[in-house]
Amino acid sequence: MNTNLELEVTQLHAEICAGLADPNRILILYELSQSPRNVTELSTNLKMPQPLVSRHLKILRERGMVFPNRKGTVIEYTLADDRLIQALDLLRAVMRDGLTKRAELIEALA
Amino acid sequence: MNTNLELEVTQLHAEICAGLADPNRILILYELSQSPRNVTELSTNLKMPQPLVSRHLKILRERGMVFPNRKGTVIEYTLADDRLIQALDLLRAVMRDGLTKRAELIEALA
DNA sequence: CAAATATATGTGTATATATGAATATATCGC
DNA sequence: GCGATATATTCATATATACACATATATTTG
Repeated sequence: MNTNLELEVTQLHAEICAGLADPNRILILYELSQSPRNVTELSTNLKMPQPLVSRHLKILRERGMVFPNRKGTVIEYTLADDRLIQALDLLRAVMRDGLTKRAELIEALA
Repeated sequence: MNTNLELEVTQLHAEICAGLADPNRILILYELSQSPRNVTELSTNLKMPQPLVSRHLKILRERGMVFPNRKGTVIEYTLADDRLIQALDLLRAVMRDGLTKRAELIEALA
């Protein structure tokens, strides 16, 4: 059962990663890391059509990465876990260093 | 130009995340985090068809997440950056806590 | 209840992704 | 150069993803 369970876990692991694998969702997550926001605020601040924001929020919700909270007229979304931002920051640093290294290689060839 | 450059960066950011967003690639990355491995070793250890391993390695290569090194007959792949594993571990912890919380909620309802 | 506002969903479509099976390419030792 | 082994690619296909546009649902206030 080890193998089968592990595969299941790895599948879930991949689904969380897939939650990060879209530019618009990354923008949403960073925006929420500042403070909770409702859908309209996200749509306005990120200049994204509201239905698109809703759909991405649904994806993040389903993966437990954000959660909704009704505040009167409005639904406020909150980042579920700061470690999501930590992970994004790590990956951004990996990307930056990779690009730097590549640039240095090109430099060295000149 | 700010906006445009930032979008480009976010796009690259998302592509690295997408590199993690597949169970087989997650397995490959964890395997490489133990030590460098050649394609056949990966294929054997992870019980994945060799062409499938090659294809996933290509994806990881293109994103600068692993790099190849010929060692005689064999091509040894190395994890490009340990922070990829750190990020994966963070995300796995997020997942685990999310599942735990959900389980407790279900428990509370019983 | 009706109107107004906030949020979510349906549809169509274009594009990307993952995979098996077969095959191609490359490198080493002779 | 040839045979053997290691790695990569092509093809066909099934499935998932992202998006615009239109529309539906829900909640609050009057």
